[in-house]
Amino acid sequence: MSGTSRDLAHPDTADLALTDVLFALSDPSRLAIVRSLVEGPIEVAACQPAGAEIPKSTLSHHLKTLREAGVVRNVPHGRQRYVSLRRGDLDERFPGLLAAVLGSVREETDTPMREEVDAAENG
Amino acid sequence: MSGTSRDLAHPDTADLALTDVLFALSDPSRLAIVRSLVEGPIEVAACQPAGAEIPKSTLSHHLKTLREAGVVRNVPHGRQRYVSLRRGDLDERFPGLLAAVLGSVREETDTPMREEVDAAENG
DNA sequence: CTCATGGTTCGACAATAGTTGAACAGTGAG
DNA sequence: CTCACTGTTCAACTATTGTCGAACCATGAG
Repeated sequence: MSGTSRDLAHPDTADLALTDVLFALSDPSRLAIVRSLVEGPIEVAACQPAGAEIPKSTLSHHLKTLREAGVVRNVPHGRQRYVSLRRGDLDERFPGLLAAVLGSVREETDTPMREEVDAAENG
Repeated sequence: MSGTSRDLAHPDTADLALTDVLFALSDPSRLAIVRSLVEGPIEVAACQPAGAEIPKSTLSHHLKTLREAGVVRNVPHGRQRYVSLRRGDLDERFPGLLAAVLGSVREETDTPMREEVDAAENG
């Protein structure tokens, strides 16, 4: 019944540490992964940045860092795995943090242009 | 002329990188420093955590990391130096980020105990 | 079962970051 | 000027991270 070894450990929402979360998000590769996750859960393989294939082990390592910090959830899905953003948990523990980080990401990629920010409110 | 070597380099607001800021804030010592700065500019010596004196060089190093990430400003003030939070600049570049981080800090320090949170509102 | 697939874990190495004492530099006081 | 005081920079060392190949594991297909 219970868990096979395929279930990975995830920290409880109450145990999330701000510094761990910030650290997990402070790496460009990992921040890119998180950005990919905004649109919804995806398989591990789909976390790879377009046009730059990194080794499976490296990707898995980054995913582990994000998972242990409580930023993402990694669950078995058939032969693959689904990686998802723990948005609700993060928002509960650190209100506004994820929104600020995700909102700022586009300014990092694109460039400023204040007017564009307004359009982002849509949803 | 004006600028002597006493002026340290600070990144321009437009050049602030999200990952650098997150990294700078991901260290407990540095996050503590930032918390001290919320109430206003203080001298370098006052950045030290109460009850735990760290070497001058170590403190200076952390301040450098924060400064180069654009989180704090470090300006000469007589024989000392004033360290201040670049709140406006950070807010302009990464809206809501600092507020989220600072707001979350107290949950990091205090401990859970849901009931206590309510009591905190009291004056 | 056997095989191919999707990912994690292990182990080794390179790179980056944290810690700290000592040297150095600018400033105010006498 | 000389001295005491604040804080930065330098250099060396340690510890933590990032990277990646190879081994390993669970699952689904045939």
